[in-house]
Amino acid sequence: MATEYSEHIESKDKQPRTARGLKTKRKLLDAAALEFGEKGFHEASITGITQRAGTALGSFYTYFDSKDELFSALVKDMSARVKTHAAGAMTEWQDALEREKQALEAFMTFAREHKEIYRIIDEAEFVDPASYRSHYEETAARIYERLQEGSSAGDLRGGLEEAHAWAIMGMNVFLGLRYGIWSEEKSPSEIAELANSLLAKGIAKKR
Amino acid sequence: MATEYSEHIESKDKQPRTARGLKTKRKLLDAAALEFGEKGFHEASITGITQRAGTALGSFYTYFDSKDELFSALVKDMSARVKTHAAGAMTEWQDALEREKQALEAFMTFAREHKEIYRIIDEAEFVDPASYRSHYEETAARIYERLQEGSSAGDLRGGLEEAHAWAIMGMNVFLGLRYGIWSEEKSPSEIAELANSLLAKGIAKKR
DNA sequence: TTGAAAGTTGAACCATTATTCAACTTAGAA
DNA sequence: TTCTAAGTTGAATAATGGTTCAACTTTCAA
Repeated sequence: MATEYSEHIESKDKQPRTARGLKTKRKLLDAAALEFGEKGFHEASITGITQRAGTALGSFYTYFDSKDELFSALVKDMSARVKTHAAGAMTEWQDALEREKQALEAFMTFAREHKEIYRIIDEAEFVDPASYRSHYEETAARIYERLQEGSSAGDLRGGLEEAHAWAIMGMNVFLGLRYGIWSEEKSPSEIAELANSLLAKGIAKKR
Repeated sequence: MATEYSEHIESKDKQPRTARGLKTKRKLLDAAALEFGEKGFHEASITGITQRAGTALGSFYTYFDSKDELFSALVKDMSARVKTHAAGAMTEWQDALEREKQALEAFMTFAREHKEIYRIIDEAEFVDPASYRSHYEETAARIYERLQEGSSAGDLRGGLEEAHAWAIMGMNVFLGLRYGIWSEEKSPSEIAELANSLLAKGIAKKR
């Protein structure tokens, strides 16, 4: 779970100015992702984070203003990484349905490798509601765009709305939780395949 | 949002023994649902609950062992009520698809009337993980049963698995959040209709 | 009517933990 | 090498809020 943290995680005037400082901040960030992921926001403690990071308690405040600020930064970072990871995976697709399948498979793989995303993003509903909402609204918007492209390209039927995007997102999130986090009894590609056939042709019996 | 709290909410030896006691406990329970729904578990305070209920701080502990125990009871109660409400709504259906449509519509209506369910059940992921998991596992199991019945009856295609139930549940939960809690720009029946057509025939273009 | 059980009250207790800070150490430019 | 800025340290601070409890009031069965 090595990590690249992007710029939005930096707070105004707390940037490290030396190599040593940079290294310490990185350690704190990685430790925080683990601590929050394992215990959740409230159970997690700054002490726990600094212990994991192997630094003194006070060092935390050299780089972050507060526990909330750090959590918030982590949420935005997670959200961005999910997005990036999925985008990177949707290459080489024949049609819009194939693309959705790749998106789900990539998401599930990512979730398995970063089991902390669910706890962190889910808990944002309570700790940083604005980020929580943005995360899902933006994700739905991206799916909706793909649906529209799919309709134009003639792969998908017309009349698809924003709500269809939300339905697909919900499917993906719950499948990720059940078969990515809670158990790995089925592979991402199996689940993606199965969800994709539901998406393509539904579950009604042909008559 | 008047409420009937079921038995599992009672703790061992803290049952009220008089009419007055019963009334006080009821006030506390209703106040707690509001307080937790509005603020979430950690922001909610016993003081806040007793103030809403119009009782003294100490009275809380006449009926509950702890904040956690109360929350846990509330989660189980919410879960049971969602289940009951949905079950009550699935009458008069022609086929399995129609039944799923009614289930979603009922769920969305219920969510609008009890906007606290999302906050309470979602936060159970952190406060009472076992109940959180049970809630979704049991819900999925009920959906899966209906799918199997639908297959047997010839309404639905074969080969439907537990994962299909999870996909449907995810759809429902996210549609409920977006169009039940966050905004009411579309009616439950519109959303249910739209989701149902996705479920029935998918979104691929016929060729 | 009466007394014991049930219920009410809110101040006090206490544990937890985020945050501060002043003394100390290290890095690295000059 | 030297000196200042950057970084480190962890004990002390402070605020919060869950929980306890002993005094008080109400209920209701006998």
